[in-house]
Amino acid sequence: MARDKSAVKPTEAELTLLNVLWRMGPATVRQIHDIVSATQKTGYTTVLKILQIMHEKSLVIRDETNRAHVYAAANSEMHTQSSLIKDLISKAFGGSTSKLVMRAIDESTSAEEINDIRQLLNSLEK
Amino acid sequence: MARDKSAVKPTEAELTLLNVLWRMGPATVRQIHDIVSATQKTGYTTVLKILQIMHEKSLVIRDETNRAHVYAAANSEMHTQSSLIKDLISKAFGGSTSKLVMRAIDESTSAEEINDIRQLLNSLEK
DNA sequence: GAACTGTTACGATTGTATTCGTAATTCTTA
DNA sequence: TAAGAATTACGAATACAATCGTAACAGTTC
Repeated sequence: MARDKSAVKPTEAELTLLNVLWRMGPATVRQIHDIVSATQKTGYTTVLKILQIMHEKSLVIRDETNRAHVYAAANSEMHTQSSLIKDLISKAFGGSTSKLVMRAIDESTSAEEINDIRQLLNSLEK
Repeated sequence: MARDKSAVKPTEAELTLLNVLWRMGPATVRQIHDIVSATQKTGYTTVLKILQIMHEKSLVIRDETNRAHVYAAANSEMHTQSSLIKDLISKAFGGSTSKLVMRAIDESTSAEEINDIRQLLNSLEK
């Protein structure tokens, strides 16, 4: 049975490229490589290959109209984040969201972030 | 450079075994296999091998006093959860804990869990 | 249109994760 | 102590992730 689209979990390298696409919007391999290689040393064809694999997995879509194909994330950042976090909750937190949240918040969490979370809870009250 | 102990991220199969160890406490391969194989079909030597690899990685410690070695998690569940969640926050949430929490809480989160989280925030107030 | 540039396609290599069969070892017991 | 049972050790096979070199192709320019 083919794996369901929502069950496709991006690998680490794939997530790096998705982050670039979410930030920049649709982009060519060269544009993506320029961004990524500023941080990590990685070859152009490596980025290309990973994008091709992601295309096979339907993690990205691509526009082949022009010679330099234009890639874009197939799913929104929000959707992917939800999927990753649900996966972690089920595999490491016994399915408990509150346990995850409790573990996520620690001494290094800024007051500002805690305030953001509090406001989220308040908005859920209704 | 050898990888720092805290940087060792358990794989999926390893996390499955760690969950058993955290729940049962120190256990032999047979005991662990009995639990795991109740849920997923997996061979005895597969469990053994993974435990041996985890031992090399220092994810578990083992007592070789008796013939049947007794394995135990090297790190607490809490420590490992923190490490996994920090990893996810940095790789998929741009380092923002509040973004992760916001994404973690959704319509499927029970009122009880939301209450737990609220109490945690209140206790942080001090 | 020939040379040049930039791009995609392809395949090979390396490393890690996972699985499990078989051999070697240790303990028990008849 | 010999046979059997249970365990560990070892190594092989498979799969996937990641990397990159080279070939093939497309478009540009002289």
